[in-house]
Amino acid sequence: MSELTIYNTYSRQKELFVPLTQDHVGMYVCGPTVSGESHLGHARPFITFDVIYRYLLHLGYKVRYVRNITDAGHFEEEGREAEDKISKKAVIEKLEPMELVQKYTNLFHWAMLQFNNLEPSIEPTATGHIVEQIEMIKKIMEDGYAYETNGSVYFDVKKYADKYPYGKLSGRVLDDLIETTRDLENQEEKRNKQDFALWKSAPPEHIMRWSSPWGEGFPGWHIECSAMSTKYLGDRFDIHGGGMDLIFPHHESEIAQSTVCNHEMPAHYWVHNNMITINGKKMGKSYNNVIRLTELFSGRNPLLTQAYSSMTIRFFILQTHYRSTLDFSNEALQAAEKGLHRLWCAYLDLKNLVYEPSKKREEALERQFYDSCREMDDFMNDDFNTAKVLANLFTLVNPINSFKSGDLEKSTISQECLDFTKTYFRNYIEHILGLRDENDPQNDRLKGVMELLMDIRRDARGKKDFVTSDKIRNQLARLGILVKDEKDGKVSYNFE
RNA sequence: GGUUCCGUGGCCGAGUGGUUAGGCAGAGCUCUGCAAAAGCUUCCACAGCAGUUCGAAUCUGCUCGGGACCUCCA
Repeated sequence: MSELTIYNTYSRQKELFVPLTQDHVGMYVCGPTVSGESHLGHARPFITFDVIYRYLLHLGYKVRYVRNITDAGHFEEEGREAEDKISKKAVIEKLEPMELVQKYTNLFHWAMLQFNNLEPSIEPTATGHIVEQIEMIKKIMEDGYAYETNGSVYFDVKKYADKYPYGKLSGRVLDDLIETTRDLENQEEKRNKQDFALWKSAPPEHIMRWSSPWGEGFPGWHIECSAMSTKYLGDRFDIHGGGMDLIFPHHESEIAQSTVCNHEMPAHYWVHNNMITINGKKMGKSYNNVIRLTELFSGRNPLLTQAYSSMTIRFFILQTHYRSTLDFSNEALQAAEKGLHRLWCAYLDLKNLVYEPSKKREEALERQFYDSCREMDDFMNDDFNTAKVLANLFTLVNPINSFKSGDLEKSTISQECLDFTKTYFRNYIEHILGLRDENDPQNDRLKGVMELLMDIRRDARGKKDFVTSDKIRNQLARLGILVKDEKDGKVSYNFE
């Protein structure tokens, strides 16, 4: 069997995955900024890294998965004042900053549950680690790579670049950066344009503020991730993940901070997911084309022709390799919805297939089952190619359906092969890809009622009482429940 | 402007030298009380041009088009 290889943004190639500590993996993923509602674009990294987390667990690793909550608010440069994003909105909505943070944190957790994402091992908050961030800044200053101006502290990029390969992750050349860096306010506080803030002095109107050796202020753009990853995963850990748009400046800065502080490159493998686009453009606030997750689930957004379930979105995202852009459209989502439904029905049917012994055996078919299953391991090992995994699952949907309908005799594959396939489907569909049944009636009473209705329809059809049987089917259809007459005379149903 | 990635059939998307990706949609057939579902068969492709090669969607060059980052951003 193949071994796991991961594309490392730092080296720009796929590398064999070798954990720093045998059998253990440390993974840090940049989490949400809880100053607003998550949108479809935000869903991608968390689903991508959930699958990576699940796969590492499947391989038997003990994984510590750290995903932060950014609740301190990275400031934006708007107009003349640098403002704390969270505080600014808090004023508009007349809420306490922490009330806002709590609200959106809860909403984020709710969305993660909808997507069936496993909880990270540790979910640290930026505001809970101000002390660690200040300590880190002090260390960087002691080493001479940061300086204070007017109560703010800046990282000296130029000095760092003299000794370390600044820009390697993002493929940037320092001299180019100086030329292309946009003119920002307060530049005069910096020695060089490309320097970035470790600590910012808080103006009087700033609500979120903490005491520091440099006066009252708040942490800079990138220091929280360096401080928290160091604290929970150590100076050096295996995987650092996030969206591609974080490569520069966020991750580049993180590398610089951690390298000075810990004398080590923080992460071994830098993994970045690509963007979700809409009409070819990245989904983002500045483009005014965001679809919030709550809107996606409810269908209430002008861009949507219908609501989409969380599993449809998860499936949609996994049908594409994580490093490719994924273009949103209603057509594509609807295709995903139907595809997932077909896959899930076949999966349920597979679970219920019972081996029937006979002499007949089709070697080629049996080999197809074994090969298609085993190939999925190779696909996942090849930089988590979930698109190919799904393709293979689908190639087995046809024969599974044929077994069920009787077009193919079940005995054409062996008991062993059938069990093998069942195990692989369960592992991949539920444990690794993290899909789950959305149609299962939540309570037993409803289940009982549905079975009764199905019984009545079956009996009515048996008596050729089509008035009754049609009534059941038509009425249920209006409620969004699809009734199917199976080949074997049974009647089944699906919640749409 | 700098850096970088991409351009695959009606739509979404795998795929890096020779082999069916896959999903959705379309067409025909089978099954069915009628449906639905399912199965079988089938149509549609590699932006353009030139080159390398026995052979290219896959490598090289050019042209055209688009995206991302350079600023908070998943």
